[in-house]
Amino acid sequence: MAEKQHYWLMKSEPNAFSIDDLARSPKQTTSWDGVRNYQARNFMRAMKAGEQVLFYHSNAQPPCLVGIAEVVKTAYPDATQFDPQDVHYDPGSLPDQPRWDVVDIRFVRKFAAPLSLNLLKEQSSLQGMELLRKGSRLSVQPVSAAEWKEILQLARRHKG
DNA sequence: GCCAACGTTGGC
DNA sequence: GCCAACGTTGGC
Repeated sequence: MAEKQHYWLMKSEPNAFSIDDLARSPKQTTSWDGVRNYQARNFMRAMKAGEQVLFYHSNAQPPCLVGIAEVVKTAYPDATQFDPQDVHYDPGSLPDQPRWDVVDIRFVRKFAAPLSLNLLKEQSSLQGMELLRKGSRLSVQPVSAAEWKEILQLARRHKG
């Protein structure tokens, strides 16, 4: 029997790293470093190669879903946790027991037009989405198959 | 800039 | 184990 397919959503502040930055990266691939939340880390550890990721721009005007990436390498230790010069340095993380992981993701495509947070909120079928939950701050989160389908349909219809 | 909603830390 | 203080996220 086939493994269950999972879908994901990852947030990034476009000022720091946008989907265009991803598209311009070598091999259109980057390691998703700097995650310092256990729940988000655990979701990254559950990611499998080939799984699809919605790319979300947080702290943007407006905040929006901008496209799709895919997992190309499963979780491995985040090098920035051991680098005292790095803002994400974690002095409590031991080299033989790393706390924090990254995954590698690759650019797939941008949507024809961004799907704003407000537009997503208007969709009755997305009311249960983690992204839309009041107070939700999770930077890596699962997306249900139904939500994924709905968002892709929305992206197809929405040209800005 | 404001502030609600978190998650983490550390004293007790 | 409780919880106040603190730092961060992220929409507005």
